[in-house]
Amino acid sequence: MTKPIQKRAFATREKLLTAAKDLIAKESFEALRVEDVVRAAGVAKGTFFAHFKDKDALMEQIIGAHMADLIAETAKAPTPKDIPAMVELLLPLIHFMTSERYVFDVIVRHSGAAAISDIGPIAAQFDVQIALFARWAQEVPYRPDIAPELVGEGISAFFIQAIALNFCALNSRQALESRLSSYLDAWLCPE
Amino acid sequence: MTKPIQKRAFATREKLLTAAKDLIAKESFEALRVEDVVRAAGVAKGTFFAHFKDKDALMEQIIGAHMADLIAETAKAPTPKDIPAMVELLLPLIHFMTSERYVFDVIVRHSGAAAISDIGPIAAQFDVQIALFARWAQEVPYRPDIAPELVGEGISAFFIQAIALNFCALNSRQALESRLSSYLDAWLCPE
DNA sequence: TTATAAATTTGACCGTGGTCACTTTTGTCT
DNA sequence: AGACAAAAGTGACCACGGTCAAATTTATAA
Repeated sequence: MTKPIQKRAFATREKLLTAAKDLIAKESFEALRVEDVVRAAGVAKGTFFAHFKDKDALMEQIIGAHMADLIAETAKAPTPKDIPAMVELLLPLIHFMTSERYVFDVIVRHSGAAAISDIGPIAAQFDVQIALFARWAQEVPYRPDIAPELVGEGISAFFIQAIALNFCALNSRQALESRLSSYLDAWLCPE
Repeated sequence: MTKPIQKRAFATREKLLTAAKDLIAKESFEALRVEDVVRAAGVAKGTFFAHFKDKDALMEQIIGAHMADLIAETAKAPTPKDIPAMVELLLPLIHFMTSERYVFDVIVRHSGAAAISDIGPIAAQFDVQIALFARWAQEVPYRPDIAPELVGEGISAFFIQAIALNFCALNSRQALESRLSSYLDAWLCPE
């Protein structure tokens, strides 16, 4: 091992990420083109794929980082004492995940890790999210009959399902929130 | 309105569908190429896109039809009297949905309808599936405290989540079934 | 300093999904 | 039968993600 990594490579990666984020801010995730990213970053196309396995990998990084910010912010708040408060706390995350159909698709596609040793940024955030939900469930406590981890996974499943159904028919944001509330009520407060 | 539709068009569509199904049977969903389909069907490329909005629309037709078969078969069986029986009944569907990562992605992407007036074949099958689950829930009955429709939606959400998590880490089929059992047990038999 | 090998970058090239102006076929009306 | 208009089909063309052998840069060792 003579030269394991060069700072030049790190700088190039940063240029690519910054260029991509700028373009996304100006347009959208869906509209992002690899050719535009490399032009803005001032590198050749091949360089992009030396740093990211494919376009999806870049998206995973950027979207995962955004989710991390939102979840960290959510985790700062005190534990919600009822379901409406919980739904309200989740609104920023819901807003981002529903901002573009494309974004939701990327998130769902990467919601599970490809391998134990290689948990991607989005899958990692799902773990964090589930742990947070589990903590909430433990403090209130909802569902003392089952493990907190399981409660968290259930919240996550209903969270995804509510958003997925929202992208379908002509459901407004309000419908999403009320649907999620129904799910959580049935999941967390049976009987 | 002089000539609203021609049987020639219907025949062409059938040729395309048959060619696609043959190629999928020989290779896989993922490996299907539009160019191969049109070559096998003996039509021009443009014809394909006159019949299907895009490649995804063809996949939706074929996968949706397959799901319809499986669900119809599942619906014939008597209502499962406990959760292990329910999981066992779902095995054919699970098997298909996990046969290829690509197939699962297409299904999830189309699990909700784009608009009320245009419910696609996959979204339609989700409706059927949820109704079936609701019927099961009503007959046993699980969760008398909430609407059968809601019980069905919950089963569906956990069904998807169990499969999604299965594609991740190094989980075997057994892990999927036991995970699904845990979910359903917690959802259907609280306390 | 110079030789050397690994790390990094390059850009011409390819595969494949999708478009569209044009041609051919079909069915109806007189 | 012939004229006509809409439906169906065609294939050259484009957009864009991704590849790879070759060129360039970097860091270490002699």
